[in-house]
Amino acid sequence: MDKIYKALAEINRRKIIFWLGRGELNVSQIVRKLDLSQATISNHLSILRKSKLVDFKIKGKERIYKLNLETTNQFVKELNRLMPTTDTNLDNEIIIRR
Amino acid sequence: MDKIYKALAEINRRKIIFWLGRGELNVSQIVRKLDLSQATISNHLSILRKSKLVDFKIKGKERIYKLNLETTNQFVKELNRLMPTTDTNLDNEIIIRR
DNA sequence: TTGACATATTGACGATTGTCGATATAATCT
DNA sequence: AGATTATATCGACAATCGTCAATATGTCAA
Repeated sequence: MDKIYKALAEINRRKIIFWLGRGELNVSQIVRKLDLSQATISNHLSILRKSKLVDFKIKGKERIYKLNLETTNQFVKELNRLMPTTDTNLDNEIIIRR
Repeated sequence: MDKIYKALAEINRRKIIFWLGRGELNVSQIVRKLDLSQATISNHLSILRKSKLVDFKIKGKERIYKLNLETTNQFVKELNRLMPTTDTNLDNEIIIRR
């Protein structure tokens, strides 16, 4: 979990997470979204990979990155274990089914 | 939000959050829970204060620290905005009202 | 096979971080 | 007032971090 917290501590890595949450992207596309050198993006991706927040699949010469939802799930749970909130239940009140 | 992510990136600050989630503590009590110098704990508390994750009230010469639940609430929401998970919706399905 | 493209790795740099001893501030007690 | 207790701040230091140009690796196309 430490690696995840640390990965999320940097704003550009959070931006990458944000964009990947909206769809898969290869490295060049990520470079174009943020305003950083290719080397820097590659470095951030390496840190995100080690944290297991992201995965990639190879397609020709591209590497297509995507969120690892298993990790984001675990992390959100871990966070709830770490810090109590008041409105977890309030949120649920709003949900109405049938 | 940046300050919150950064505050949570350090393990000893997360330990402080963890303990405060289980009850209010003054600084000396926190020093005893973690194995760090008083100066270091004070520094961590200063960072946690600036992130608004914690608050304190004064009681004589003590400062009694506690979680700021408004901030933890906001942060958990922000995190859900940042990173999709698979089971947020599944959780909600289980909640049935009327 | 040569050249162009996509990405990762390396090495260097300044900036930021975590830690602590020493000192400052402030409240309490005798 | 002076001593004691609780906490914060300062100054220093090594360690880690974010960035990039340069280079390496791997893939595809002509």
